[in-house]
Amino acid sequence: METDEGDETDAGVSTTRKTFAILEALAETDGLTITELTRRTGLSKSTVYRHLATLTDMGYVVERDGEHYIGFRLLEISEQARNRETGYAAAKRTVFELGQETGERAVFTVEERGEAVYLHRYGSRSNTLIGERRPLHTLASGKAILAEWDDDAVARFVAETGLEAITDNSITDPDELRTELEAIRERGYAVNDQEHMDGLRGVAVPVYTPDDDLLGALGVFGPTSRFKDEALHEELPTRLRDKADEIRVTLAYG
Amino acid sequence: METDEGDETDAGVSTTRKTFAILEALAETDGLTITELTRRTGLSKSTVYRHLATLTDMGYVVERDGEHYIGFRLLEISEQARNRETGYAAAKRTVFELGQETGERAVFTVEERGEAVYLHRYGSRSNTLIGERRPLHTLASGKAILAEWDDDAVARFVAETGLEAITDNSITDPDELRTELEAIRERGYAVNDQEHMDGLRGVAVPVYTPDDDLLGALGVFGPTSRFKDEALHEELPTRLRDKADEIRVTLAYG
DNA sequence: AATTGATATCCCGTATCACGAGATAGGTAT
DNA sequence: ATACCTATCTCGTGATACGGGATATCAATT
Repeated sequence: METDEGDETDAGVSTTRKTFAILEALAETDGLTITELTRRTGLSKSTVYRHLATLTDMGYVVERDGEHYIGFRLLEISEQARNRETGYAAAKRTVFELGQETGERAVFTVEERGEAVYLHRYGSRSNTLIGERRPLHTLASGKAILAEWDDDAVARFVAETGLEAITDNSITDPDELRTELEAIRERGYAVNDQEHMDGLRGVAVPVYTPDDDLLGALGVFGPTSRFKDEALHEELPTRLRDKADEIRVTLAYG
Repeated sequence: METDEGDETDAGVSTTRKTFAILEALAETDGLTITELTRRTGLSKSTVYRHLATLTDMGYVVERDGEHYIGFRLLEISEQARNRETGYAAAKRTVFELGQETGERAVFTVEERGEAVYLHRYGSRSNTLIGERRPLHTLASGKAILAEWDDDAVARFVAETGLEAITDNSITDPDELRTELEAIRERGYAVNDQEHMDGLRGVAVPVYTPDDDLLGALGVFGPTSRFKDEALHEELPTRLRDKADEIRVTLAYG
């Protein structure tokens, strides 16, 4: 009876869902009032009030002049996730160095639940990127990760998530994805040519632990004008591989 | 009737508290099994099971081989808190530079609910520090923040939180704290002489926004052997003030 | 001053729903 | 074959989270 899929919409603890609905609304727009939160969540006024009171009491929400904000205590929990494997922490410095040295934006990406998650970033004026999720098949780092999977796993990914087109260049055909991943395995690095955003190219390589487990992917991206020819296919891939090796060495010998 | 203090222990939504009890247990020790979680939280097995199912469904917890981990999705929410004010993001790079240039550990600290919270750090082998909370009066950065408050606010802080002694050098006397804060206001920087940990000294300065609001405190710390004489009272304070000004300028002119 | 409108806070009866005990199933070691 | 771990599911019951509405508070408007 494992084929009972269908309505897994709202199983479980509904109160917990309400709590996170409020937290997510606060994350989206900071400094909301209670009535504004009732509007956005669709919950009743008193429900929002009680949940906020609880969250505030626990320190996960702070209130100032009637406006509510996500409290820093949530950082305490989520940072544990980010530092789960020491490798994730080791990648932090590497991303910074990579950004400094190349003058481009750099990221360290991992996969979770079939999506790419940014764990570290350098550059990008955009306010945040950390923790944000993107479709694996539209990023250089995402494709670098997919290339590490076996065919079954990739097929499952395609079946479950699909290949959404974000730009005209996004890969949407499963066969095309397969040949692309094969090419990535061949040359050891992945390239993203405006598959996630027009005018933006990227390069990425997989990062391994000393035990040869996949840790994540290290990548840089920037405007097409600077990402072409030798830079795109020689200089950056080489530099990325060096940095990926550095992480592995750091993990092995502290 | 605002003097009804006393049993504000477990008001509010108890289910939410259970949810976070589980999340906190997972944050403390990664990769716990359900039965292990029941032991640590004191909740019943089926309760833990249902909560975990809900959290996993929402993506806040991930499960691998029967072991449960905090999911990266929580980062998505808490990073919003960290980047609430653009100043917090601006401080990130400054902390890194400060650490590189001085070769010491550097932190950016803010106050929330009467405690010091680390928002950025450089150095420190210790696995994480981000989001962790410390008593204000035992840190250089904490005292730098306290020195910005008026006497009433400080008195309220002392009354509510007390002045716990963490080391022999910790300030425990309210009068001593007052004179210390006055001295900090005079010279513009705060010094911590083994008030938080034996063998550790620190220096910190307040960081202001272009509107002269207090953003947080910027500090460095390290072994007493390197933190003395001119370094402690000339070189580092000057450098810190420069960096704090840089943040302010960045905020004003992008 | 008086009125309006927006907010947060509180109360309470009701129905929901989260709860724990126990039963089942699946796996591993003895 | 037995014992002993796990995770998962079911179910009846009682706690409790729920929303409607009443009240309080404050600011702006008249």
